[in-house]
Amino acid sequence: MKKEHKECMSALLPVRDTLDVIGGKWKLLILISIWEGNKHFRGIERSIPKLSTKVLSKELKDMEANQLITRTVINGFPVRTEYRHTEHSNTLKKVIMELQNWGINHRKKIFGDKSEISN
Amino acid sequence: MKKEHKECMSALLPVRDTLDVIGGKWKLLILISIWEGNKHFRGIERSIPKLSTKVLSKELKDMEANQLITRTVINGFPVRTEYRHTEHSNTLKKVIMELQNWGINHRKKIFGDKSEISN
DNA sequence: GTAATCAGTTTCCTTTTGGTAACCAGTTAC
DNA sequence: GTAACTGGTTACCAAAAGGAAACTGATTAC
Repeated sequence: MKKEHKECMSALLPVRDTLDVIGGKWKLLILISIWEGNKHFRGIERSIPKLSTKVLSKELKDMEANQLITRTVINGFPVRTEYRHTEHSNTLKKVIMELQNWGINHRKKIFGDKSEISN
Repeated sequence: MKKEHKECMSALLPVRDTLDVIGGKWKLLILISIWEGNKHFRGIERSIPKLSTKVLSKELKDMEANQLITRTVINGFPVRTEYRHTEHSNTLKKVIMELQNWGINHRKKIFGDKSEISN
C-alpha cells in the first residue's frame, strides 16, 4: 500500500510538467490553430476569439520553450514570423485523446448517469 | 486536413473537463493523500505541506462534486468527517500514467536531449 | 464556567492573472 | 512627411486566486 503511494508520488512531477504544457485556457487552442495551418501571429490571434495579443505572445514563448512550436523570422515586406508545430508536438495527440476519452466518460458519470436518480 | 482539425476541436470540451478535474496545484496531491488512506480533514491537511484550510475545503467540494471522493459525517465525539475515494476516481489512474509518461519523455526532450546540441 | 478537538467558514490583505489600449520598430506605398 | 501593415511590448487597471489568522459551533472533560 505504501509502495503504491510512493509510485503515485513519483508520478507527480512528470504529471505537473505535462499539465504545465497543455493546461490553461489557451495552449491547446493555439496548438490546434497551428496544427490547422495558421502560421502567423495575427492569423493565430484572429483564429481564436477572445485571445488577447499579450496572452498569445506569452503562450507562444512558453510553447516554443517546450519545443511544441518553432518560430522563424522571415525578412521581407513586411517582416513576417512563422510559427510551425514540431514533431514533438505530435506526441501530445495521444495524451489529448486519453484526456478526451476520460472527459467524455466523466461527463456521462456526472450528468448522464440515470441509474442513481431512481430514488 | 480540415477533418483532423474538427476532430481536434471536438476534443476540446472533454479535455477541458478532465483538466478541470485534475488540474491545479492541489487536486492530485489531495487525491493521492486519500488514496494513501487519509480519511479526515485535518489529516489530509497535515499530510500536504503548504496547503491551507481554505483551499483544501474548496478542493474537497470540487472533488466531491466530481464524484472522485465521498464525504460522510460521523456523529460522535468530536464530530468527524470521513473522506474516501470512489471507484470512479480509480479510472483516473490510467490517465495519470499517460500524463506521467509524456512528462518524463518531455523532460528528456527539453533537458536531456544531447543529440541536438552537437553543433 | 474554561479548555480542547474536529471541521470547516469568514475576513482581510497580498499576489497573480488578465484585459484594454497605447505604443515601438521596421518596411513599403504615396 | 503620413498611412498602413507586420509582430510584438509596455503601462495601467480590474478581477480572480491565495495565504494567514480569527472565528463559529458542536461536544467532551474538568
